Amino acid sequence: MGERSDWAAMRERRMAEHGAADAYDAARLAFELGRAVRDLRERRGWSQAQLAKESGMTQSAVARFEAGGTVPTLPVLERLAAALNVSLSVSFVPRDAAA
Amino acid sequence: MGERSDWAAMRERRMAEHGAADAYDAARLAFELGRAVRDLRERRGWSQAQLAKESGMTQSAVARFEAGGTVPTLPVLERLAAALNVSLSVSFVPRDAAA
DNA sequence: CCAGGACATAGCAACGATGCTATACCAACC
DNA sequence: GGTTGGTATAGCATCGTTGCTATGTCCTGG
Repeated sequence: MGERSDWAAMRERRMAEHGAADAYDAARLAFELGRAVRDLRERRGWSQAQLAKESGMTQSAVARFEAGGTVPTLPVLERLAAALNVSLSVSFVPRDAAA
Repeated sequence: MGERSDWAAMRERRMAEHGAADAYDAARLAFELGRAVRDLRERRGWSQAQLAKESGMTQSAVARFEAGGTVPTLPVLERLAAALNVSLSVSFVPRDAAA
């Protein structure tokens, strides 16, 4: 081996030095956003298929997202927000403030 | 043609039906987030290289991001937030509220 | 029991962001 | 002029999300 190169090693180093907290946080964010969307969707009495159509996705993509199966990208969040008629807010806030 | 298949066509259709607003919004978000990070960074008197090191990226990645050259992913935003000692807030807000 | 709707999963193609190195540009300073 | 530090750009490999179709599950209603 050795041809699998230093990629793995470099990732390891980053993980070690900066912690895996970011990956964890992203996963948690994904989960919470998924729940939020599911809430908004159900509050409207929409099915995944309907939301999918409104936001230009497929039912399977919505399901995957709501389950927190992937960390969503901003464009997707924008589309979902637009479909649900809410605004997407992304911002940095001082360390202790809530939202 | 025809072998370039329906991919392009499908994208076109989505664009037409749901508008290109999402892409535009994402780009704007990217731009604003870039500016926000640059502000926070300069406020601390850090160089791009320093921020890069703290957040486990390279100087070039930071530059690209600050320039709004790409729409950042949530994991990256989390890392930057952690490095800058702020919290990342991502949420859906009712259509008229500000933040 | 069977049909229908809603949600979950699998598997694959393609896109786009990231990570990286290297280099160019541009100042300030010696 | 030359050097140093900070920032921008280029080009490429790799990863992860998305888009899609198809299928599986479960539940409800006939």
